Amino acid sequence: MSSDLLNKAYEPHDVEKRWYDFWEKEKLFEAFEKTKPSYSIVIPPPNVTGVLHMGHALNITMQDILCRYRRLCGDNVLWMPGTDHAGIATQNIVEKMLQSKGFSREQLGREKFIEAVWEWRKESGGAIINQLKRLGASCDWDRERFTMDEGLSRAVRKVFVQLYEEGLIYKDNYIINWCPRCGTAISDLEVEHEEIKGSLYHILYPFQKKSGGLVVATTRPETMFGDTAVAINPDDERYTNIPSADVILPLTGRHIPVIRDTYVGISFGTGALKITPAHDPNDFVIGSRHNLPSIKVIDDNGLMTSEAGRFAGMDRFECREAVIKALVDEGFMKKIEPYTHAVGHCYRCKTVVEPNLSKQWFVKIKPMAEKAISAVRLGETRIIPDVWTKTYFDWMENIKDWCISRQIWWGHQIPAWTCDKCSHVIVANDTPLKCPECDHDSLTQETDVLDTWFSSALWPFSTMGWPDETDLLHNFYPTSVLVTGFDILFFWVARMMMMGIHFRKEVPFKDVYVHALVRDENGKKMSKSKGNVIDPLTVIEEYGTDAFRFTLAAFAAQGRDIKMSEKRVEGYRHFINKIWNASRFVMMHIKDSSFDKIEFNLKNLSLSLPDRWIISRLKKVIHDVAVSLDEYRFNDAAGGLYKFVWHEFCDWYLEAVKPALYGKQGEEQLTAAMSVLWRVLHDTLLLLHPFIPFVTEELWHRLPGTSGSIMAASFPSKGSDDYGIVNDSESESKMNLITEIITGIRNIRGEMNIAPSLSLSAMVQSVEQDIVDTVNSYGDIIIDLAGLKTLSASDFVERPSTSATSVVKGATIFVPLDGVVDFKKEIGRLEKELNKQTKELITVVKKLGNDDFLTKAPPHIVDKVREKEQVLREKQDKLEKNLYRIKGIHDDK
RNA sequence: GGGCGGGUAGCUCAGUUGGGAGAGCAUCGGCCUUACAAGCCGAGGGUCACAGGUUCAAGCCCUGUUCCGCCUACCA
Repeated sequence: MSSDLLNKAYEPHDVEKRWYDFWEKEKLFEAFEKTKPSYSIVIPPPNVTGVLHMGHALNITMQDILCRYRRLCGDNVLWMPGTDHAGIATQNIVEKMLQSKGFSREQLGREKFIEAVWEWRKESGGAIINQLKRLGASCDWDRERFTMDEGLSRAVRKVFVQLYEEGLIYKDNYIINWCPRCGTAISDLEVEHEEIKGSLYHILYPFQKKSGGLVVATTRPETMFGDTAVAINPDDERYTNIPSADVILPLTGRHIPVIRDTYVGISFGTGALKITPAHDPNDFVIGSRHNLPSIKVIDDNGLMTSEAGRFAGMDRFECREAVIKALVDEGFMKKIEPYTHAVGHCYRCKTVVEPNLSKQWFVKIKPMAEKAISAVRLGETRIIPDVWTKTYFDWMENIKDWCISRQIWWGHQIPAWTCDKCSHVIVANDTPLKCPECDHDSLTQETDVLDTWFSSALWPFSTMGWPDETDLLHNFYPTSVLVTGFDILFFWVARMMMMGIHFRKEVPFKDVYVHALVRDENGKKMSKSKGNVIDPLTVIEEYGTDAFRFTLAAFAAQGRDIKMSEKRVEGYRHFINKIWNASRFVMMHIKDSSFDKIEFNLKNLSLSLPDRWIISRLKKVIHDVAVSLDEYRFNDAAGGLYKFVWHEFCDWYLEAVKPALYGKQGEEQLTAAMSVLWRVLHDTLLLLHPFIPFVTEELWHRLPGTSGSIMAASFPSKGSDDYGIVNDSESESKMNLITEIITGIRNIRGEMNIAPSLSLSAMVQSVEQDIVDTVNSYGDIIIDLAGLKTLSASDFVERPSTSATSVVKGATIFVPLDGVVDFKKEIGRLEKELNKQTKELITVVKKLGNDDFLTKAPPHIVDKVREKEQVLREKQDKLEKNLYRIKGIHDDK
């Protein structure tokens, strides 16, 4: 394509829009149903109500990196996108909308309300999908699914029916977590515990027949109207002689029995526990053990029921205050002590959850959990990083039945019907017409809907067409990896494991990669209330998607949270710009017109040292990136690329190759330089593409000799000797020598404040013939990059009377500085250097003086240390000599 | 209460079988050298939280202490 002169700085906005449209139009994200090898990922479906936040950005970026990488590797990639219907959240939004128009959902009626929700979904439910596209997400959008769409709803019904028939779903009266604001039951997982500084109230429950009584301790005095017993531990010696008669419930006069149960802690509080089976999970268990009645004193709106007598109708928290006052007034309150305890809150609306006795649907989860545990134990699914495996086991092993019914309207209505005549319950895929028991034709469907997580638990196979046996399913299930944050490990991952194994007889994913949370720059969780949220779209606007993505990848070290700040993104925008300019430079020298000079097989060229060095480094970075991505080490891959592009390719190779490119070394070297430049840039763009798709696509199209999208190209081969790309340790060590010498001379320049414009001379002295030869052969590079006018190298150098010195391994560099040298500064320089060397030398000598080290350490380590000692001694010797010499001259003057 | 992770340069963090303490940013000094000032060259800076132990050798392994963060939990 065109290699018109590029702009001096990279401008992301047009580029991003243009290429994303191009990719979609060319259907480059599409997965094919019957080709192999296949690689698949299902997206963690964002809530349809959601707006893009940092968590999504990280999650999507990682998946996109993997998918783009796999496509380049030649895999048939399916990245399945979609959204989640988010029952409670969506219903809340639409209800609020209706409220602003002045009516409630009850006024509208269920059917009309559902229509309104679908309407909302059509209008504004897809916002997040477009935001994912801004990130560059290469999902197969034609396959986008929604947990409430027809196919997935069919899957939900089938699963419900089958589990019911297998006895794994049941309906029962049980104490559940009730959110009075949302008006629905929620599962244990949806309750967030928060430490609250409250009080522990000691209340006297008088004996019925004699003076005194039992003092109970409670944090929730308002529940006392539901008390149906007081429990004490049978082993509690304080209570061995209490009367066997009842105690009197204060404020009501009701009599309740005293029971004995080992559950009660002797040392806690007063050792006497009030039992409220309808409003406390533990009390519920104790209550059923002792056949106690349950009395509901708080209704579904959080208001006191008529059982609370004169407190009926009060809000539960107002009631608490009123009850406290009454108990104090009437002398029953014996003590109030400050007490900090954990209180459950609804994870959606933060309302204090009310444990409430209620008839609900549950999944009997233990049998499924056991299989999900063993699948991980057997390695059928790997959890990465491994630390999460333990968390997974802990939770799975202590799992309790899952309350799946929700008293809301938006969601999958439970496919259960009750006969109006005989009360027979029918659970079926299709709406039954009459009762199979009594033939009655009036049936009422269960009004509850299912927990949203119930449908997302089926996501890996329901999105692929199940219950139909589709090609898609056969080709892409189980998926290759699930990429997700640990916050939904239990909500979602664990449940997908159970459902996948149960209904597909196969785990839903081979790997689970659990990534970190994105926090603000102070390590705090981003939240609207704290006001520390960074909006990804704002970041993208300002710095470009590529810079943002690269930042996320570079900071995504396993097992550690990411602290995000715009400052960091800015740093990586510079990197994107660096790539842009390096490419600009390459394309200044390789134009469409000169492209026929490029030789693809580098073996056919006469390569210079920097040529051989950079392709050896390229080989290494290709290997490293591939290995890192295979192991989900995104930060290593990004870091390795950063270092290679900036500090090897740009800092050294591009500078070293300039003379050849300017034709100063003849036609042969020009061809070699062009060919190597082209190869390195070509391969580097491919390596970078998964991380920064937009800029690489743009540059790819501008690079002569490419055709089509970079997405359709091939990842540089990891095999040996491709295009003559080989590991070349000899060139690497020679190049290291050259760069060390250059750095040495630059150091003299910098520390002595010698203007860059002043050309210097340098002499390299070494007794090693290799070194002398290398310096003589590649002196041009040193001359160029160190700003020299002359350079010589030999085994013996007549030391110039006034010169600065630099010592590298095996050689000494003299830079004559007649009239320029500042003796004091030079002495300071040398002393500083000598100091550093001596410190190192001391530790090494100490080691070698230790017999235990010599006899017990492995020989290759000992050799290494011996070699090091030699190098250090030699350097030290040279430095000392030069210091001595320059001090002499200085003293003469 | 139980569990997990972390404490390494001023800041943010790498450090993969124990064997020379690193990067980016920030700081300081010098440069508009024709790819890039969103740049180039150079420099300074760390008792690897603390105390023990294992080892020839510990940032890394073991024990304890301490601080921070998170998850989890049916002692009201």
